[in-house]
Amino acid sequence: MRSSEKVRVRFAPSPTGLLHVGNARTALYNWLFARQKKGVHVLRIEDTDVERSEARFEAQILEDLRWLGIDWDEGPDVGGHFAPYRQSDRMDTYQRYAERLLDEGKAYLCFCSAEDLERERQAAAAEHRPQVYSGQCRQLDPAQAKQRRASGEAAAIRLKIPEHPIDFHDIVRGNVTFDSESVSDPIIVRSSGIPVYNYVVVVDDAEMKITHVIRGDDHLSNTPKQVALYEALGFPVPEFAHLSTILGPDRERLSKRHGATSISQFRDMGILPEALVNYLALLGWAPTGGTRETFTPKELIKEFSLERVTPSPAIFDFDKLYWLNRHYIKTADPRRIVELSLPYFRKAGLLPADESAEVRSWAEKVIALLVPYVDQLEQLPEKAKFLLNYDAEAAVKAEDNHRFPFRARL
RNA sequence: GGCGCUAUCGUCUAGGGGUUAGGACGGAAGAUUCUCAAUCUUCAAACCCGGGUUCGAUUCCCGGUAGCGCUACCA
Repeated sequence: MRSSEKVRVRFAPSPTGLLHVGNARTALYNWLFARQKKGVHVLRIEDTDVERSEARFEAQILEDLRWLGIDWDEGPDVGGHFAPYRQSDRMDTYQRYAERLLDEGKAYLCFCSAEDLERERQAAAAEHRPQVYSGQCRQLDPAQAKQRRASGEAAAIRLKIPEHPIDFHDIVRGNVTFDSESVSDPIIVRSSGIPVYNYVVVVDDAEMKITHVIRGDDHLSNTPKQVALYEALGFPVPEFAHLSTILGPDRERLSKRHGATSISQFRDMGILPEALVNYLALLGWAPTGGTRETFTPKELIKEFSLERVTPSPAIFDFDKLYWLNRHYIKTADPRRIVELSLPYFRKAGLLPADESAEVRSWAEKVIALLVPYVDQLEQLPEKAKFLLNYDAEAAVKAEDNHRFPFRARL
């Protein structure tokens, strides 16, 4: 239906922490799709959570994306036609649309207190009904409601969810339908005047003319609310593609306790970006035939397709990532590997303070020798110790090591 | 509790109404005139359960079960 339009996708991280591999995969799929379709990749910062958002996280996320080789055509640092690209800078836009919805009768003021709502929820739970808002304040006369708000009464703004079922198309999962009874009238602007995520994301995606919303499947259940919002706002509904969750070995959402989860951690371990990109691409997507394992970014751009993305959740397999990393370490330009490895040697105190040309060339030889035996660059110094601390006399004296003294201690 | 999503070797997956159900990681065994985590070869390893449709279901449909997600004036 909108196939003639130029593809516009966005990656929208919230700067509340480091870039997680799951989000990195979402960014990668967005980027691959945009580049393949010769579309536009937008980076937008979702910093409506004022408490937890930090500028240093935003900077780190940008750096990590660049390290992975993912770039963007519009974003907070490069600007673009739809600037600004930070939600905290777009508040007046959200306000404007909310008032319009109110004036058009598509949204209403809600004066219910937190206690009222809690009571409703408990009653619903007791009767095994969906826990949705009763819609009490829908009945209020809009003019009177506005007056109450003007006189200082705290009011949130809620969207009216239509009475009919809401369905939408998802490229990964097909058609998804929700009964309107199970979808609550969502609050779009808090009584404090600060808009809610599910609302601003729609305003931004619509204003920025996003054609394909590619994101984690934790947003799937929120999508009917968003579809209703697009319709109320009079914007076309985009295509959706909800990516499955990345799990740890215990089938729980992948988190710190499973080991490394952030992109910078993998970089610090000595994982090559091309290995991580290759691994992440294969986690939830497979090429036709499904037998090929290694892809350069260029090849991924050519081969990737959202239609072939698997809907089922995937467990993150560190071993396979390490295997791919070893593959790329071995095939990379040796000079680059040396460059990337030297810091680990310095950190381990294995290099003299004055790195003479001689020391360097020796280090290069050591690294070249050991590279096939590690799957993270970080492991190199440990492997090198037996060589660098080699004691020729002791080796000669050792009876069991008389033939191949150093290899025996590998 | 309600709603939604998901279900092929241990893991990532290919495949698809009739197949020896393919590949990869990991595992095991062997080779590489010693060790060996590199390399090569070989092997083991899977269609969640129950109905239905069909001449025939792992594949299509329904139900169950399990896992995950959403159910906030979080994102």
